Amino acid sequence: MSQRNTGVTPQVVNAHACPVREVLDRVSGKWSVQILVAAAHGPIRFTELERGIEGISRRMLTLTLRNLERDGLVTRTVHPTVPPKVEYELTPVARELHETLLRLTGWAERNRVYIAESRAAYDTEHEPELVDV
Amino acid sequence: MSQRNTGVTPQVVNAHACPVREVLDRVSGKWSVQILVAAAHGPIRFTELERGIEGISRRMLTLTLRNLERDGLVTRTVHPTVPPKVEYELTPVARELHETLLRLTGWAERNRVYIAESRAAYDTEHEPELVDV
DNA sequence: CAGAATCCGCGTAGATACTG
DNA sequence: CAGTATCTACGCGGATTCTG
Repeated sequence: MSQRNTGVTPQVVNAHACPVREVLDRVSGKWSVQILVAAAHGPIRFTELERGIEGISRRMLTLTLRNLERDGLVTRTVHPTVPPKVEYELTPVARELHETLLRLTGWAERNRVYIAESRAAYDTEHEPELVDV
Repeated sequence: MSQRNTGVTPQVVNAHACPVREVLDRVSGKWSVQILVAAAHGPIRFTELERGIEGISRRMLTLTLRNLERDGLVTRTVHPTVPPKVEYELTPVARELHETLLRLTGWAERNRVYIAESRAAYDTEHEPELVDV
């Protein structure tokens, strides 16, 4: 394959069967969701996203935006000015998804403590292997 | 750290700030969601999951189940019989999440065609670099 | 400002073999 | 049946450098 790693996700292979996988493939990736959330308030510029997301690299922002654009979840509008100005905006389809993402976030916040405690408990029970070596 | 790659996800580092990241970290991983969905109908055995999920390796099933158990999303019940019988079941917290996951799935099914077409269109426009080399 | 290109480490996941 | 152990790879993602 001529695939010289363009950064556009391949993983096309087994995306056939399960719709669940498709969503997750679309929404997964370390930054997709945060971008979708950040862009939900309206058109947003590249640099605004970069500074708003905290921890994202320029490269990853670009790549993730490309993939979201490719999937029809964001639009990319270039304003031919000097200096250049590029705005990203959610498509209607992505906006539907955004509502669902808010539910996910809500769930996370409600159960964040529970999960943390579960983890702590599990780790306590399951690492007596560190006795001494 | 003594972390000898037990398979239990580390990535604890930047899970502090954003609740969004936390959820996704919890639910991401190639198989988590499918397992949660598969186990939603009630207690389910290891092998049933293995055959129901299609494409998952025994190793990944084990690791993912461990992590879900660690986060308090599934319970693991061992029946001391011969041959052994182990059943996994969603916790109440995971069941709440399951409802949200159904919304995600719904979104995926409604927009699957749209996304596929968007991809196709994007790929058509953006790979004229394969002209001849 | 908004990227593209390159280099590279690390973790996630697959394949395979062994066990209580 | 329900795992564990080991070895390996490939793709994600970070850091850095260069451009229109």
